Amino acid sequence: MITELKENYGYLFENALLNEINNVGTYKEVPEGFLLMDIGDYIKSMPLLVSGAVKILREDDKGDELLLYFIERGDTCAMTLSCCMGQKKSEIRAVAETPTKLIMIPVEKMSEWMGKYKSWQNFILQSYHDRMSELLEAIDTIAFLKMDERLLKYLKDKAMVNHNDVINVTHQNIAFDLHTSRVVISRLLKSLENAGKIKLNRNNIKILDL
Amino acid sequence: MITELKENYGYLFENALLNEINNVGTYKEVPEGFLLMDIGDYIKSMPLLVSGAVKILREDDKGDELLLYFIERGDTCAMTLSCCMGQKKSEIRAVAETPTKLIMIPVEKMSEWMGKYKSWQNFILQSYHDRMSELLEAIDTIAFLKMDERLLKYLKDKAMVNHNDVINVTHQNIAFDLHTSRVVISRLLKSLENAGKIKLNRNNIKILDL
DNA sequence: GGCATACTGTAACATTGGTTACATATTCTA
DNA sequence: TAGAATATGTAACCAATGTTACAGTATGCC
Repeated sequence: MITELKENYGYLFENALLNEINNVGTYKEVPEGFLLMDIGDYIKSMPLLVSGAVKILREDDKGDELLLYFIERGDTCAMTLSCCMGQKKSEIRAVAETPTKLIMIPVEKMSEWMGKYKSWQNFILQSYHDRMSELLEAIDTIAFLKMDERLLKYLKDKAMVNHNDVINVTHQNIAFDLHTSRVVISRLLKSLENAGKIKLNRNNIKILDL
Repeated sequence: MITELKENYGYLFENALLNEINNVGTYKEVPEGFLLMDIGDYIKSMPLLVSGAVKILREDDKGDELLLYFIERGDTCAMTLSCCMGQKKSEIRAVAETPTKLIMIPVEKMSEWMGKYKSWQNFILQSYHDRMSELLEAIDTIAFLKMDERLLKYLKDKAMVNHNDVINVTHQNIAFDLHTSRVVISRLLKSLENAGKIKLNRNNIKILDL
């Protein structure tokens, strides 16, 4: 584990901290689609992403979803951080977007290291700030963009985290992530295709103007 | 200042920290509508709210606004915290919702106290977490509610932070906060009035079913 | 009092997005 | 390979929201 750790977090953390992480952390590999954390789950450990990408979702009272953002290598889940703040249950769902490697740290360590390592403190504050920025971006997208613009942004974001301009997804999947219906997505995808921005196939979409 | 400070933050901070705040902080009283911070502003000090309420707004690329949430006594502006994280400019606008009293702390102190006072560290982390929760609530509201529900929620929230079931506001003001048009608000307000939930007057609205 | 300004009410219409319904096409599986 | 399951295309319609236009009303100011 120490190799992956140094490669991804070596520039952030001092050696003593890297060693502690190596001792108490557990290395984990999960496949695409793996449910890392669900709404209402009790949080016992916080993840450090080593490779891959994770999508963060919110749910409405009917059980329908909404994609908030993706987190990538070098990130952690700031929502987890709040468990040490009296908040015990997760307010979001985290699903592996690609095959993902992560290091799980027991939550007790988080606050212990806050006092002990300045670099950890900075990392946590930076994470909070990054997640806050991403929530603001999510708000901008939902509040200020029309569905066709949201859709195109979604496709580009997804191509980005997958490092591939062909994304494997059904219209229904997209509809879930954008909290709308499949018919609406099919309609808008078709018009994006007619505008020459994408190429539609069964189970995949190629982004042309990345 | 020490009196207001102890009254509002005495249960959170140890005496040594309260004294430091008293020494370096500046006390400030601002009227309703006062622009405390604008988008793009460089952040030089962070506010601790002593009394009153502040509304936090986001802006789209056409200059139209969207209300994110209110912060009240005992809160700070988590967006400010991020200035120490490399982020120099404010991403939001903060406007006094009521006459407001606050203590301004120079930003350098924030990180200094992070290492020095455990209670400060907890306060900062708690603030981040609270603001994150409020952003999630804002997302729920925007993404999952229809405009009439959003409007009613807005009126109730506003009555809450003003401690008054009569709120002084024009339809145009509401339209700005909810990022929609005055005509839409007038229409929905009228139907809320017909449903017996509110009473409309010029420049004010009385909430009946709080 | 009289004029200007700000606020509210409402009609008519346009656009976006959501719903229902059904046809067709592809893939999977027994 | 037949039939089931899944995915996509599209029409027709509806509901919610946005836009334009204008009338009426209250308020402030000279």
